[in-house]
Amino acid sequence: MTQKKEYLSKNQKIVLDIIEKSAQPMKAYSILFNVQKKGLKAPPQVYRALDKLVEIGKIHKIESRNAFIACRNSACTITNATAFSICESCEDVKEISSSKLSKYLSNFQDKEGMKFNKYNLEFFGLCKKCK
Amino acid sequence: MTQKKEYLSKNQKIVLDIIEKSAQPMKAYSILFNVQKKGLKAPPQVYRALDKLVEIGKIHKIESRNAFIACRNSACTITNATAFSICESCEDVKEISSSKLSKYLSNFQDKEGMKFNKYNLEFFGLCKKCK
DNA sequence: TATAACAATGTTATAATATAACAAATAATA
DNA sequence: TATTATTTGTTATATTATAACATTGTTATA
Repeated sequence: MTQKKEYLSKNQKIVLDIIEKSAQPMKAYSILFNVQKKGLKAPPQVYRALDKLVEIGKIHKIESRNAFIACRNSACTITNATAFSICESCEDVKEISSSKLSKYLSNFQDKEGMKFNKYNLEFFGLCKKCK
Repeated sequence: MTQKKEYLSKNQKIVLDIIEKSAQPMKAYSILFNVQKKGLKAPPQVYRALDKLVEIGKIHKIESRNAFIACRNSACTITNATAFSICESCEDVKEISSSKLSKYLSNFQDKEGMKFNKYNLEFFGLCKKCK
């Protein structure tokens, strides 16, 4: 099921490596700059890798920041159910892995009784350091 | 507290009117195209109005779609705590107003005990029609 | 009513983010 | 091997968003 790193293509590995080495989300053009020494020259090469890595859950996109972060939560690799806390001052981003929260959201029903197993939640506030 | 429509500036009113008339989220350049007959000619005029309208809660940005939707939920006008359901097929977007959900999320604590009163949640799935 | 302070506007240019399209190379499978 | 699908490389361009600055309008109050 879960695609392992070994099965990634060359460019996908290069892009994932860069993102995994970063503690914080990386922007696409920053990734591009960083992988140019590895031979990736043009945006589509990076965006294609990003698309695939998001699809298989190895990374997530922080939508409000247009940035990409490595997934360190094996549980969400397949589900595409993600939650993050974002510090509005220092832009520190942490993935939240709370089975309680994910259960609550997966079971949430809207007014028409619809459920959603796919979601993205971004919390905003000030982190410990910035408070 | 809640800023009323009367107190909006000319451009802010024009942009809000367009968005309120649309059942679905509108993209910035689509708004720009629509307000050109009203004299707004350049992106900054639209983006400035959008920024302000988001700030005061009259509209929300659907981050995953880079689009803007009018707020029909007076409760979130100030809080900036938002939730949406998005149909991945027809792109229909609905704002979710569930006091249960908002209470749950406002009270949620991460591993360090942090709370967040500001958040954005986007649920993805297929709407009734598309299922 | 002057005038200061601030908010909003108009304008040009450009930055930042992302995709279309197509040819060539590589890998997987029958 | 022949076929199919995936990945890559490449150029060009589309889409989303902001910087910078001069001007105008609004508000508050001295």
